[in-house]
Amino acid sequence: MPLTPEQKDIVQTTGKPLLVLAGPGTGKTEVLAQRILFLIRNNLATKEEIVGITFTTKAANQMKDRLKQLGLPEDKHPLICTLHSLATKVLRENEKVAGLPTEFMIADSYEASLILQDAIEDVNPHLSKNWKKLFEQIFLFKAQNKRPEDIDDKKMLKKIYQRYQELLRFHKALDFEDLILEASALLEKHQEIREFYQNKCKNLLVDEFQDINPAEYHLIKLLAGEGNGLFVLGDDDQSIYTFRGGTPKIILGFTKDFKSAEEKVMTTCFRCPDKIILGALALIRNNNDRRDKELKPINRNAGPIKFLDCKSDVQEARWITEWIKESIDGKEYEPKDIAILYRGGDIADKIAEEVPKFNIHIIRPSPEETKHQREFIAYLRLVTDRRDSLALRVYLSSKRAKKIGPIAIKKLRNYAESNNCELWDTLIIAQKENEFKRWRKYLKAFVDLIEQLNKKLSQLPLTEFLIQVAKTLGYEKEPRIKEIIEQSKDLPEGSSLSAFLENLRGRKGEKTAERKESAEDRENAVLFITMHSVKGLERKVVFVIGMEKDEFPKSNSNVEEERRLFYVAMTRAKDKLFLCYAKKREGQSAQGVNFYDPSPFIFEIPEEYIEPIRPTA
DNA sequence: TCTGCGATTATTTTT
DNA sequence: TAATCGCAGA
Repeated sequence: MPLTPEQKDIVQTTGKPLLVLAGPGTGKTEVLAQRILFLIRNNLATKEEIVGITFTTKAANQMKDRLKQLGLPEDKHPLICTLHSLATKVLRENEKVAGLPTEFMIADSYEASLILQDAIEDVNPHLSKNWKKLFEQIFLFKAQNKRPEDIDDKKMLKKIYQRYQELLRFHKALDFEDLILEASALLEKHQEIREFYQNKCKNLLVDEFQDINPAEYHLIKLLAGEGNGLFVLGDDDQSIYTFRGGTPKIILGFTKDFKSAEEKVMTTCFRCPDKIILGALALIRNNNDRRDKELKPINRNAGPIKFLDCKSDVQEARWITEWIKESIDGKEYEPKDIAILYRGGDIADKIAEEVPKFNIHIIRPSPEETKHQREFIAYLRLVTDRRDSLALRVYLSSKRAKKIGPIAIKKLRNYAESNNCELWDTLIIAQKENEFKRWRKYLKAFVDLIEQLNKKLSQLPLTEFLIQVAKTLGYEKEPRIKEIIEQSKDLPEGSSLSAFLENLRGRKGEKTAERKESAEDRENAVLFITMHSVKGLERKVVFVIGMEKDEFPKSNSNVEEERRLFYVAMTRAKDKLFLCYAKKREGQSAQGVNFYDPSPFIFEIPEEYIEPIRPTA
């Protein structure tokens, strides 16, 4: 489809900071891709002078795909990645100057939480049961670009934060937020480095700008310099990440920060039928903290939004499954046209059980890594690299580390710090020290085991080796461990263990198909997804389930943000939108059975756009 | 440090 | 419901 005049103007306006406020379905992603193309094709910039920032890795890949479709071969692509990945790149290229450990590791949130617990242990063990709260607080400080020295010392928080940073460095690790903070610090301190990256970011295009947090914004400003090539794109009404420190205030204040900035809007919604857009607009206008924008649907005279009013989740699952089955049998829709959206938790389980019974494929997010999986992977990491202090730290907390508890861990850590050696070396040295007499036997056994596994590694094929390790740990019967071992079979024959681990890391959090079929079959599947991660996607048919009071909006949450989340969910639909409510829900997590009223959001949609369905069966 | 039992508590996500 | 957490006692 050719660009509208409105879009064309946005694509071609260059030479000053540009803010684009664009509602759902107005073609944000398209405009971003087209702008990159425009810059390159008109020689306004080389690919080395353009960087595109997306919110997720998946979105980055989609952007690259779009550029390919538009006829830009991959070798002509500029850098397109997440801000975290850009920050990582900047830091890796300047590890020494930035004062970071060479080949620093990135601690995932589990590893970071262990290190925080160590920090609390060192500063004030009494607080150790509150570690979750402290973790959250430190996270939010980092999201505000605040370092330990920037905070007032209340309740030991400053000391704990300080110690946490020390211990991260001791483990040669940065947490996710450090990536942003350290990159900012590096650019602030070193003019030449700053200029080098500012040159690379001469044209910096940022998608999903409404979800940026202050620390990220700070980094973006450093990279953008004067900002004449800064192009930011978003919709304050779709800001749904305040729990990560994101705030719509940043996008709304952009033109105050960049005085020469121009603001443009995109107002034609190509995605949603009239009644959905009008209903969604009526809803979102109940928010105060927003900028009102026009949003014109391309009128398709589609039917109204459907409000599915069920007696129970069982009835809901049956009705939805039946509807899906019939529409597929009747060739009206394919599985890939349909999405089931939910706020979170296991609310979609019942439907996810029903749908595959009719031989209809589904895609669901893969469940989180379990403790056992983490331990298993920690072993594998240690076998490939004994200096992986993070993996060693994970091991030390595991059940497998017999007789080793918080005291031993603390002693080992303190010993390593005061002798300036690696945690792994400490395990070996400690066997000779009297102080560690109590643990000598167990430490030696562990060191020997890792050495022994390391020898086995070279003798066995990868999958065999993994089975051996699982057996050694007593995990051979664990289904979730088997899953991991299965994945090793997807790799080309003769792949190394480190390649396998790399692959696992990359797959983490990736949405995977439940069943293994041909790739095509897998893709033609009903999508089960949270309202948060559906942002940026669209489907012909959308079911939003869990429309219950106190569940959505969730009690104790920010109602305006929940409303924005609902707005995002509603506006994913290209064709049909079902809002599903069940009076009785038997969530496994809902302490048995619970009775609900419908979500108040339902009543914010004017009656003329919505029509109830009451299943009888 | 370990074991076992009862209490607790379950969102949303970035490499 | 189920996994994890926290506490008490060995």
